[in-house]
Amino acid sequence: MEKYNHNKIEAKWQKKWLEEGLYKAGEDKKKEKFYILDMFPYPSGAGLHVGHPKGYIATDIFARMKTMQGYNVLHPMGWDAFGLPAENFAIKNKVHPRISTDENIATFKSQLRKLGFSYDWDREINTTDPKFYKWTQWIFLQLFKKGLAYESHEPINWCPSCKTGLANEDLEDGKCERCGSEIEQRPMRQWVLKITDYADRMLNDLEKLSDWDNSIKEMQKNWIGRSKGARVKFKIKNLKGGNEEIEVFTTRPDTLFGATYFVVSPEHGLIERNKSEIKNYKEVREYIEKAKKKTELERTDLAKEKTGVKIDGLVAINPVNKKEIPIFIADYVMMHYGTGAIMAVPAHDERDWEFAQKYNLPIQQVVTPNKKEREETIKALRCLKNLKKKADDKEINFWLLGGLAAAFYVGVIWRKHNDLDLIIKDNDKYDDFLKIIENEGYKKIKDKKTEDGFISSVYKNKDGVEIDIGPYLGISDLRDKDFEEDIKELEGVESHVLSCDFIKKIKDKQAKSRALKKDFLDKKYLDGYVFADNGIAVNSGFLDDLITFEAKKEMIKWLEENNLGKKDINYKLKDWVFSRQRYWGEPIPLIHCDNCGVVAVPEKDLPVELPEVEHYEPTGTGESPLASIEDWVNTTCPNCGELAKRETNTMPQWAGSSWYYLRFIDPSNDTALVDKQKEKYWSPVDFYVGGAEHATRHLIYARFWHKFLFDIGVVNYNEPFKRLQHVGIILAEDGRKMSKRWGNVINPDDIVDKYGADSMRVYEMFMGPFSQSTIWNTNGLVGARKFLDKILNLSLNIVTEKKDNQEIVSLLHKTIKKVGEDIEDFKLNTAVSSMMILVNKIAEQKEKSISKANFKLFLKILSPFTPHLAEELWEKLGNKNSIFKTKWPEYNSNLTKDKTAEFVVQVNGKLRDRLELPVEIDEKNAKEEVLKSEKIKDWLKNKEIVRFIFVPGKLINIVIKDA
RNA sequence: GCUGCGGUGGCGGAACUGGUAGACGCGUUGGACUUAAAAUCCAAUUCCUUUAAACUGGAGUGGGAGUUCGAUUCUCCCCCGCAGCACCA
Repeated sequence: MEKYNHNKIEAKWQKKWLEEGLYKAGEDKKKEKFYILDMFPYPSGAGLHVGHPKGYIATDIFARMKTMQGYNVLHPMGWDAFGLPAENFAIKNKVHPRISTDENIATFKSQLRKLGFSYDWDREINTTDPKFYKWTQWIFLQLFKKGLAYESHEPINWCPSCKTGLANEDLEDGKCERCGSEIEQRPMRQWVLKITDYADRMLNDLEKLSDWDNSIKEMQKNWIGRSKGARVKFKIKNLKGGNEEIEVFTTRPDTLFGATYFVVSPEHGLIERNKSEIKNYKEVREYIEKAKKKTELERTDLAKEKTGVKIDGLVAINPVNKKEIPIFIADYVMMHYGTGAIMAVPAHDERDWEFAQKYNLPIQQVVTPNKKEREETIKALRCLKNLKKKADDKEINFWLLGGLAAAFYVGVIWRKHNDLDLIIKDNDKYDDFLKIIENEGYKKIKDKKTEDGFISSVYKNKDGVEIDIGPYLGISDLRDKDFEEDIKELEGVESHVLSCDFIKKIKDKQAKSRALKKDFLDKKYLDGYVFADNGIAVNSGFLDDLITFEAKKEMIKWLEENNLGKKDINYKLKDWVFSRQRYWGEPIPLIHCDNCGVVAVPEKDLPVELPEVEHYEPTGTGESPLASIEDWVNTTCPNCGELAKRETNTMPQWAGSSWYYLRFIDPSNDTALVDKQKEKYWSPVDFYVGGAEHATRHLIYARFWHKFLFDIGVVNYNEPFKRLQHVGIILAEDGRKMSKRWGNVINPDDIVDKYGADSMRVYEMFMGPFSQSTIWNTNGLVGARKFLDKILNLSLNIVTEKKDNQEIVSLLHKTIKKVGEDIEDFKLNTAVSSMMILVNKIAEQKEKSISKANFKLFLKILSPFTPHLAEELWEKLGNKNSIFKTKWPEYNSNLTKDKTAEFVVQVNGKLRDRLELPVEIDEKNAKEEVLKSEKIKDWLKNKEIVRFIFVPGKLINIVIKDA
């Protein structure tokens, strides 16, 4: 028997593919394109471990299948090579980062080559290549010209160990993501990109990205963190009667009447401006100093007791009732969210409440969940009858809007294909309504989740007509930020007052619902404790008796009319701090001129190349090492020609990766970032695969830049990545992340050497669901190898002229179908398993062989997984051309259908027998057959058959009872 | 705390729109081959009951309820794990 010499086979084909240029992407416009992309790696000095290629293997399989299916596939690879590790290595070893980076790239590339990937290496890019970063700088200049890059001196995150400023996205738990040092806040000159201008669009467009992993979309949503609310101006009065105005942001303008004190964060400018008027300035100053020393982590520790100092000598005026309220300085208010100042409403905010308890401040309740008020406002609630046609299905909706004071309960009932002539006048008739439905012959068949996530019940009558009944908006919905839109939908519909108590209904239905327990049944909320949810306004002048949602609207209206505030949206997302005080990054292409201010480097002078330096060490002064290179820094102003200085800050590592995918389309273009026609053909990326750790960094930044490039007409589509799939990491055998630190790294080179690249490819795909993290197990890898051995053995038994067993042929075609579908869905583990089943079945046969024609079909579906082995066996069968130039097989749908099937026979739902029957058998014949079964006869002795359930092609269930 | 995802044999995991739970792989046990071991091949492998063996029966997808002829799948409550965010006003 010939031995499977993977080393020989793999080297042979890798060489051949390269020589033949098999994987060059063409510009054949007649073919449909497919752009499949991996997140390009940072070529670290450690090289790859076995976890890294997982995603690359998967995209390679996908790309190979797409190519065979006739697509023009773009599947490139490159290097995200700017960054701190190379620079730190340079500092330590006095080697230019260029050199170590190039070495690392060479290592990475050879490691990837060994795995047999189908990358088009002619399109390789490297973010540190001046020809590449020329265009990174170019994009920055466009941002600058559009006013989206601005200079700021605000305090920012500063890493004392890396000696550079950092963006919010570069922090992890308040620490530097790279080195783990505690972050300080440090005011310094910096360049900032106005990403917040795009926040709304980035948030809204997430909904269009239907082929993105949900988890990543959620993370981005949270990161952008939009909250709707209002800005409110508070007058600040000092002892001398002097005035100034400070704005606060609040999501609860309806609680303004309950604002009993005012808080500014320690960094707020108010203190210094009124220094002389503050009687206890010394005490205040001490507090500020203390707060400064605290790390971000200490300050945001939730378990910590709140502290603060009252500012003696200043008071704020609550604009709505003109009351004077005390001002505090407290570090539970953060300078970086909202305006750095808040109105404190202790009755309805847990933090304010805690603080008020400690410092004995007045607590004024202005929202109530109480039953009494609730009943009063019930008057305001409407019961709506809405006949709304849904275009698609002729559905008719009945809206029931009733409610609790603090919650609406809306029932939506619709009926398909038939007009339902019921008018619900009052919603205490809800039970009656259900009775009507039941009297009409409807029976509840199941509960289901609506698109909005609520539960509705499906009722069905004898004719198969289905109606859905259920809460459309549940209790929690008043808290929903988008409630407004839902209400709008209901407006303009005939309504009338109702007089029901829905609590009982809901108690019955959702007795244990957490929302109810917390908001309405829990006594503590009824006794004036913190009630942070929505309810009814009380003690609030013109807002009294309004529900929160309406009260907010009214208050905003009032604020705007009196010029005391306005509707506002606040984002958690902050502008992108874009400058780094380090060497190994793209120089920011700006010039500082005494006469003209900040001037852009003319585009014809790009790229501004990184100069050679002797010392890479960061200076720590807020200037990068570039600042000391005089003949580089000193230049002339392109505007006035006078002497001027270059900007010495460099860009963050995320700059190049924010647009690199566009460059693959046209990697060597000197005159444009990307050729318009080519961009139009290839863009957007159809499928993007990479780690979830990039959800709130790279993927946010890239979407921002892409939208900007769309706005200035460089790209034709407003989202960069159509489908996104995240790859689950591979953990070491000890369950930890693979890392030098733990000494548990497995090098793919060793695995490839010992078991072969194909084995590794199959194993990594077989391990488990692609997006899930799994633990590496070398034994499992042996299993994959055995599978390949079996295939090789099988190939030795090929019979040219042979009529294969019908069963095998049918299974083969089922497998072709499944493998194709699974690859498309990225269910690569089950694709592998289905091929294993096929191979096992063939080997189980007496003759252990298969015809040449059918084996060829199998090789084709196998080939994306094990390109080397497949190509070798393909050649052995006498084929001259590469298997990857052949067409992906089509399955014969007649062959995937079985003629007979094993029917499961149940009695009262319990499995009692199995019968081989024709698939197409009808209920009557099936019943006859089943009743012949001895086993079943036994079970039916002395019983009466109540029901006979028949599922075509699958199952028979006999429901019996005692006769 | 909030948001999202998940919980199935000894392990990784499979199961279409509710219809045979445990596919496939690993591990383990027994057997074949061998002087022996490795490799390979064959068989068994959820648990309990029963048995010489088998048949048979019962339980079983984190726990508890519910809907259904039938639930890993749908609904509600609870528990646990993972990930992200977090004094977000």
